[in-house]
Amino acid sequence: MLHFASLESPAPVWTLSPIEDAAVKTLRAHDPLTFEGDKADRLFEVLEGVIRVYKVFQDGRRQIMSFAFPGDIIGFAHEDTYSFDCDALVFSRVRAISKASLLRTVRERPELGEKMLAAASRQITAAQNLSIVLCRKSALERVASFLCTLAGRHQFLACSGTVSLPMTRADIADYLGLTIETVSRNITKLRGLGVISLPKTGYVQIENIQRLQSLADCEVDLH
Amino acid sequence: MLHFASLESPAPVWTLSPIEDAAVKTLRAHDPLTFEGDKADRLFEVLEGVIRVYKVFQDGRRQIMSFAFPGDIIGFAHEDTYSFDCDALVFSRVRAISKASLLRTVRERPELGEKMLAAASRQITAAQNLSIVLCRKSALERVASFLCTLAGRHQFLACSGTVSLPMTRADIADYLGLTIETVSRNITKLRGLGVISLPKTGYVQIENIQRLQSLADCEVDLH
DNA sequence: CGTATAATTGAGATTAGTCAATAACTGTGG
DNA sequence: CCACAGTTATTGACTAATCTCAATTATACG
Repeated sequence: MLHFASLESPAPVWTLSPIEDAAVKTLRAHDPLTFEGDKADRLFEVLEGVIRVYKVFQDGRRQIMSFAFPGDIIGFAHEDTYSFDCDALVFSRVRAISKASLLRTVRERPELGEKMLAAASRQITAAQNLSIVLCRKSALERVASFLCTLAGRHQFLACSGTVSLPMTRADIADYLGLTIETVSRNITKLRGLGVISLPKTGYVQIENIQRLQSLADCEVDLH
Repeated sequence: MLHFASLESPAPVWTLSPIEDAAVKTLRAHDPLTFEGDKADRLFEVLEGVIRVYKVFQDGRRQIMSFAFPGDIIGFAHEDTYSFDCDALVFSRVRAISKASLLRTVRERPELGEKMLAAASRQITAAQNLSIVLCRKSALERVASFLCTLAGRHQFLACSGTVSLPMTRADIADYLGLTIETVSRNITKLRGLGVISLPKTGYVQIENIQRLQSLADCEVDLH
């Protein structure tokens, strides 16, 4: 089964909870979390919902770097200022934790540093996997991989086989490096193959997960 | 100017040198450094040369994740076993450092942990940038970006404007998500535009770096 | 010097993108 | 509850880019 960017981690291996000044922030759908250029003094741990992390270029093109789900950490990839925008796709809760306080805590508890490094490792692997997907896969394989990965995050299985799809076709396209039309055509193709169905908007019913995986995998079997 | 995967870091911000059991390993061209599936108990800091980090799929397709140059660290993205193969393109020296000993040292010197985290951050950014390049750029833009980044690593400037190109067209193709033919055609195109010339095999002469950058950039201006 | 490998170039096929029209869904107000 | 407007999704026809297959040339190495 193929894993996607920050959809990767099945569960948080570390939590920022013991850190005293961690503040939980509540976001409604479409609320921004950070703006590009903001001072990047905090990391965010997603507790609930889905956060969209993206970059908009001068010509209007947009690249979605990741959809961050509960357990994912946002902000590792930033030094002084955020180089990406983040907003919520649905109602979400994130725990904000200042880097300064995190580093203080790491000095006292070195094992937390190891865990952070492990989390960073997983993000590097995830980002590299995304590169592989973008580099080596056809449009159909990319869409199948995306749906496969969503299905793998079982917290998004509303009920057996039904997967919540809180992002628009434009979001999926900008994540997979395709156009809206190509995403739509390939979803239609998967529907025609009987692999998925669309019971209602915002949801996908996985009819044949083995078939979907074989369409997605194309021999890619990362970790 | 655009940055590429592990070509990213201009200089090592941290060094593993103070760690006692760090061993320097010498590799001739084409010598393997690690095999996929090996126990991933070590990181490698490239001291000299170029290391090719790649993954081969069952159907023979290959994705080069990075060309690691002096100052780059290999092995962050691995947990238990290496998920990629590494070998040397030219004569190279790498410092191998066991993760266990690194973690011991981090416990005594927390600031080293911060530096490692910063290095990991840069790698995440680098991997994400590669995704953007693969996702959003045309073949000509990718080739121009690649040459631009090579030129930016000044340790590879043999003399003014001449850049060593130790990798084959197949390597470049497998890094940029293109075919050998497309890479070759676009190198020819850049030559036709007077932007580069090929004085001898294994080297590129940058004739017009501004022009090369403007062909590469296409509004992407990451950090 | 000859052979094997690497690089270039050409012609045609394939894939995804573009532009355009239509359909479906969302939310608002009557 | 329905009609409307605005957004999102689907579908079609055509275009453009890259890939594939093939031939040729250049380079490296024994």
